[in-house]
Amino acid sequence: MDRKEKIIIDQIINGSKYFYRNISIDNVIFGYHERELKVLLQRPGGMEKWTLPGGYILKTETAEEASYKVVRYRTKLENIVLHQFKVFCRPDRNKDESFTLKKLSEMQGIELPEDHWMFDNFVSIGFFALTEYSLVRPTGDFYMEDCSWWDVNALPKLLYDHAEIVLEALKALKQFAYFHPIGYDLLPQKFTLPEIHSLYETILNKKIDIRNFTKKLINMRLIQKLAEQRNIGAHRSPYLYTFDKEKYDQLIKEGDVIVL
Amino acid sequence: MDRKEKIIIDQIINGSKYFYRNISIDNVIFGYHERELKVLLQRPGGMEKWTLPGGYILKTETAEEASYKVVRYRTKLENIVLHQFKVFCRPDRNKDESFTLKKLSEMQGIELPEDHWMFDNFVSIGFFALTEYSLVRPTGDFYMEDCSWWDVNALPKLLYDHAEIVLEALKALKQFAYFHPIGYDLLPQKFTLPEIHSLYETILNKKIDIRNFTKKLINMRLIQKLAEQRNIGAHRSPYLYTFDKEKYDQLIKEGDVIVL
DNA sequence: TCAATAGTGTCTCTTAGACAATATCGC
DNA sequence: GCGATATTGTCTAAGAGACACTATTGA
Repeated sequence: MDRKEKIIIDQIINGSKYFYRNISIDNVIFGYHERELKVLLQRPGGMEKWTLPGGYILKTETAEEASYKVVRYRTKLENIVLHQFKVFCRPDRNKDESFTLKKLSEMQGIELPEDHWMFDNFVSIGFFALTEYSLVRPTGDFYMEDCSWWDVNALPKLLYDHAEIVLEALKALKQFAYFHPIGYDLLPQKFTLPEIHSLYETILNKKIDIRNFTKKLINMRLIQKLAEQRNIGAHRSPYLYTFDKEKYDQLIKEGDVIVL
Repeated sequence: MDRKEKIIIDQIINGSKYFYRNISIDNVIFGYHERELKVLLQRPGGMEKWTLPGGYILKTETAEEASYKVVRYRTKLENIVLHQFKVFCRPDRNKDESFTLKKLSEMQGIELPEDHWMFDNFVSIGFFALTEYSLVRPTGDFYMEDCSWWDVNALPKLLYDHAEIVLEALKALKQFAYFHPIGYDLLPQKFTLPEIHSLYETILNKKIDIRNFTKKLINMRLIQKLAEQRNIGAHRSPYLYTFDKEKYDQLIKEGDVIVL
């Protein structure tokens, strides 16, 4: 048993000393790839259902810090934009016959008391994060057998109410995208007009006229044309663009409306 | 000691059996009166600082239900619109030398254990509610000596981080008001154009041209002119208007933009 | 008669949104 | 050559926003 495993076992047994009782966090980590919005999911070894990367809050940290740690661990990214979007609090929201005290005991090979803290009901704080798909290499670890991206339109079976949490995160993201620029975190630093256009079409889930859309972004100085063209390309080389970060941050701060 | 008192004493002593540990709710109840945005605050007998009406969540209810109960009790209103707007979770966010275990013991005249559950740190879920000022008669009870409206721009000393919670609620309300109609819950059923105009000026905290503003509301069929005029009036009798509730609900649902 | 408030219309300018044909490249 | 994709401009209609004077009433 290595050090990492020891820490996890200790947390399972003694977690209620370190963490707030009955409070968890769940992170919906979004990525965008090939016209599909993706969510990062994980599956603990021995379990059938997938889960959102989540965790508990140490009594010495804020909810944001707790969320940040989890997202950083799973994505290996450093600069992460997090948004608290909703609290999930329903009696029995995390009763699930596929994950029980007995199951956990078996999985970890340890005896756990009947009233183990992990099987209380939890109030979970939902965060969503926007990440650049290509920078994330999802990998499992000894505890999480699998960790991978899933198309939001074709999710596997999820534990507890995690499917609902993803749905609510999608709603919150859509709402957010209507009024704030979002591409900076989801796209590579250099991108083409068709790329950012289809990103918005995907998230807002509707057709947008590409001429009007790109005209608007350029007119408002949110994005800038670069001299470069994409060297590799199946067809005509498209021009590359970047965000004007100053303008971008200003819009984020002022909460101006971007697209309808 | 009457029944109500008994219940409260029981909850103070045994609350951790009924409630989620370390989780509370705080409600920012807004009202509007004479061009001022008001917040309903309460002050427990024997305490100097004021607090937001809040409470704890029974393990058998949702956070919304818990919030609803508190707001209903304090306002005596039945149809309340609640919005979860933010979670407050910072170590020591509710340490306050003006409210300690010793103080509570004195106030209630009972012995409380050192590790009493109410003096753990709490993660608080913030809700805001919109209510019609004139329908609310704030009254204290045996536990809350005072309960009254306060202008958001002139708040008394508040316990814990409640001042911050009010500020965040104001931000959330402002954000909300930009994109959704709000007057239905805050204004009397019949109101004048200057009234709804100044409501928006107050909440958005900026000057709005009344001609353009009312033209817009009427054009979009959000409000309708009534035949009546206000009978009592310091000056010329203004016409009364009401919301077209159908249109109003439609806008709420679709999340369309109302005012910039 | 004076002060306070209610009420009302026009013009301009910006921009959302509709709309389609051409050029380039890989195969 | 053909298929796929990138790129580009004009027009219209709607609406945001600027702007000020008159009528009425109570004191």
